[in-house]
Amino acid sequence: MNGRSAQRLAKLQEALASGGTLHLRDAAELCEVSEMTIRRDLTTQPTAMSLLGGRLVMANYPGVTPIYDLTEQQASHYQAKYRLCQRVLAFIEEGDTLFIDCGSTLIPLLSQLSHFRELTVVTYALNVANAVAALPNVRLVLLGGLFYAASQSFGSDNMAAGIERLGINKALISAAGVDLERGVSCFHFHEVAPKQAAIATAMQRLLVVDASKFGVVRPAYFAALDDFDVVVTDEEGAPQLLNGHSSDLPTVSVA
Amino acid sequence: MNGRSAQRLAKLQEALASGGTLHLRDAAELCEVSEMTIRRDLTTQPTAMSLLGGRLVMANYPGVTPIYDLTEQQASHYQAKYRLCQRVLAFIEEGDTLFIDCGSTLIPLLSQLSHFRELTVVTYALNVANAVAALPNVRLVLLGGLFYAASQSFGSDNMAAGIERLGINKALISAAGVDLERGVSCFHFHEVAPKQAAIATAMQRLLVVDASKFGVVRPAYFAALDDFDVVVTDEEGAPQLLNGHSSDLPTVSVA
DNA sequence: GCGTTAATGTTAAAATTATAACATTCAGTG
DNA sequence: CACTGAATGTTATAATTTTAACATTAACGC
Repeated sequence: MNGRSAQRLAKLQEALASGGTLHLRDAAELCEVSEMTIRRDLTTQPTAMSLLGGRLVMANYPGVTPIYDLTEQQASHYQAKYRLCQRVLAFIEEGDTLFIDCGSTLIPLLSQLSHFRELTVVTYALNVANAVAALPNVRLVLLGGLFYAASQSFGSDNMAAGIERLGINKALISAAGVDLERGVSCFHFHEVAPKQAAIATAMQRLLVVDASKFGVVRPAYFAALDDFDVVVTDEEGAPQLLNGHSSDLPTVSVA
Repeated sequence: MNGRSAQRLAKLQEALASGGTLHLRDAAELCEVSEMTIRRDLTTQPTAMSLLGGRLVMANYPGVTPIYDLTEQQASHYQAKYRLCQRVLAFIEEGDTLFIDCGSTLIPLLSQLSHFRELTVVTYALNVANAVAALPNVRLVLLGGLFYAASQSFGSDNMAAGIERLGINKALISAAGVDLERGVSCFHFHEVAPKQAAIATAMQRLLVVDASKFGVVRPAYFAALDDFDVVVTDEEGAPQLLNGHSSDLPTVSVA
């Protein structure tokens, strides 16, 4: 649309390139236009910046990204998620090599890992990698490939091979659907290969799901329930639902 | 002073550990107290979080630093970085598959990539991946492996193989040292393999360095100067310094 | 030049966030 | 149990940010 508008945004972006925030009033002064014009630039043009409480910030910085905002729904579920992860924590031991699946379920676990002396985390998810990269005591192995924004994770045709080369101790797998007959499923097909490879390689397999996933079937099937050693979940009803039907079924651990 | 106050802050900090922002209202709900109490917690207790426009953010994240001074020095410093990347931008064409090196040099370039219709970025750096992941028009391929915090990048013994499988159009390589006789070098040895693989595979090789790197030698040698097709730099003196000595030397492009 | 349109500025109102003051609850003590 | 003081909640008010509407200026074609 407007070249000058883009020029202003470029100038501001340059000012924010190395981090920091710029108050709208300073931004306006810097560009020698009114605050309103800067506001309009931001809404009109596509830009990596966003306005947060009257301050310009680079939206692509992990600490700022509005996309990662915990919405009200997420916040209300947070308690449950947190407790779920506390339960998972009980299974983790010093020195473990953990496979950590994509999704948001296992994110609250990651900051808890700082309490260990030494761990290794293997993942194919960008959000997991970012959280783990900040922990000095945890070695991070990221399995790369083509990025899928929907799940914030990577996919590659030799991912299974990459996983099998690693000595994975415990696989923490999340899922979008768990059904006694139809098995365990997720949304995205590119997640199937890494999940299956981790299940095949790991010494112990933990399925971590909140109870809302029970009885749900999603497009991408990746395992039977009895492929897991333990199911970690958050509701009392779950054990009755899953245990006692067959001796093959995994132990259910309730948060 | 108050144990409960500290507990609440710890809980909130955990929620923010994986990045993102939390609205005051959600924070209050999460802790089951009023918004006012959270506000008071933040002012009473020392904490790494701060309130930015009604949203809780981790204050130690680089993108959030509350105060920013518009001094001439900083402005000119950004200007140099930005101009360097602007110059690089001139070499990029619609549909390119770019290899983007680790380090901070090429970061300002990434947000500019949103102006293209379609691109592919190949990288082995976490900070590059994060910036590119936010761009809907750019396909991202991350080469994974073991994470090295010092360079925010990954290393793996089959990285070279992974790069050679890709059809890389242009390699944008950064360096910590450039010397006519001793060649081009960087700090970390794990960067050598991906850099060399990209140089070997790419159709066009661009070395992107600011002039402060000239005449400097760093521990990890990875290429001769004439392995590059173009050197993009930011100072007038560079062409005289580098060109005209040999017909093998690359074209120098000054921002 | 004139008319038209886009860009920018100005102002007022609405919505949100921050601050302050005062009320209430709660734990502990004599 | 009443008293105390800290912690928290509630409400009102102030400050700030956001939005919307309209005025002004600049740019461009005819």
